[in-house]
Amino acid sequence: MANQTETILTSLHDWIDAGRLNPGDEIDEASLVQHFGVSRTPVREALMQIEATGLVKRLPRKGAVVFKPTLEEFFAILEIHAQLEGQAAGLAARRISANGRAALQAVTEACDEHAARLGGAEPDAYYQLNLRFHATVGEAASNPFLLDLIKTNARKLMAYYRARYRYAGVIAESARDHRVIADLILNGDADAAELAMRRHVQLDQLTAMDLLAALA
Amino acid sequence: MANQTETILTSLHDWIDAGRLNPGDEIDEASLVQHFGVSRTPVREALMQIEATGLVKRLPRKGAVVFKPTLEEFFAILEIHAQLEGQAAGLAARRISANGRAALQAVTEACDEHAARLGGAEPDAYYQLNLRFHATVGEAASNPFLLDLIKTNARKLMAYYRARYRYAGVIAESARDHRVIADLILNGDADAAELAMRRHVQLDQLTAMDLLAALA
DNA sequence: GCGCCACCTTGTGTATACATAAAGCAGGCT
DNA sequence: AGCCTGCTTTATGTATACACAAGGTGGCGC
Repeated sequence: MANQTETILTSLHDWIDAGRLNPGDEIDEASLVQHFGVSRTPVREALMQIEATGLVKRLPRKGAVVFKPTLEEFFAILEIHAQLEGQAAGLAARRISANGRAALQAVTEACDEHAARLGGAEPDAYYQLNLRFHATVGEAASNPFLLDLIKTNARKLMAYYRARYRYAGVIAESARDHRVIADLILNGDADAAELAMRRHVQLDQLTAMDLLAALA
Repeated sequence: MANQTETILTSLHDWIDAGRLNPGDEIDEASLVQHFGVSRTPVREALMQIEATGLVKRLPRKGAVVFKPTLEEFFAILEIHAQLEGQAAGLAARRISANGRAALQAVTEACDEHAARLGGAEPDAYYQLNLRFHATVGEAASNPFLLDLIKTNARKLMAYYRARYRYAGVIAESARDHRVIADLILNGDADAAELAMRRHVQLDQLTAMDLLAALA
């Protein structure tokens, strides 16, 4: 955290991850300047960097807004995201380490447990578990570039995934999926793991439309 | 070219694409300032943006250098790149338009022609054809985000791919691959097209080592 | 003569000031 | 009264100045 630009950048990322910053939200340069007590320069630099990753869009004279995909864009990103997560699962099935196995078991267990004990309650807590599950798989793939790509992509869809867990039965279904995927990875069945993860990430059309409506 | 930052950014991209800027090359802030006749601010902003995409790395007090992957990084990126290009080919097989078909036919033809008439000569010219082939497939996939991701990724490997065409027989092999892939796409065989493209992009280990050695 | 310390130079991050372009508002003209 | 035009305000891009940190070099001391 030597330089302020990075501090601001990671803060913005955190805010997006935490749902404090949602698609369509305006990010005001001036208020960031105030909040961090710095000048415009580092704020601008952070915004440009985050814009370069596609998480933020800067409109001509409207300031920066958190990227809010249109319907087409949403599906386009989802299509890629499913592929990348699928690849990660496939690679994880080949490469997962002993530590990775333990971690995957633990997080899958935690998802099951949440679904069993709390049902559809506390969707935000489950969402955190879900993040951990996907991160664990991503790390097991042993490809830092892939992990990075997945994270960036996930941030573009994050708000929509989060909203999803408010719907009835979704948590139980998610936990079941996770169990299946984890078992395939732990058994080293790369192709099946890839396919299962792809299907898990790729929402059906109805669900996707629900989410877009919820965030409209 | 409203703002200078973008001008500089696209120039840097062009230089990388054209091989004028190669992995490991130092990019001096001061010389860019001189070259474009602007102040440090837009130069810095351009460098930060390009750094955010991973094409440039900024070392503490050494200025910026064009990203030069280690062996591990090289394979990690290649692994992703093959998957993305594969996905693009698969999607193209489903979605290619009439115009896209014509373009794909034309560029595949041009590759064949080059291989038939010039053999292994003029590798740089063939390299341009190769770029056009992959761009045509990428566009046919109708997913602008995927296209963007592929382009960014390709830039990280570009210098190595370019070097590849200096080797004997590689151009002919590449043209043959292109023909096979194009036919699969035009026939709408998505799965086969995806697989063929993935194999086409994913270099065998020996070739990869050759290229890394060539650029060392 | 060799080694250590200090100063200077250079590079990099940050702040601030300035200029330009666009948008909104008001006033005048038709 | 409505529309057009001009002015003002604000935002955004760009330049410049300043401060701090690090590394190199030169001089001085041991």
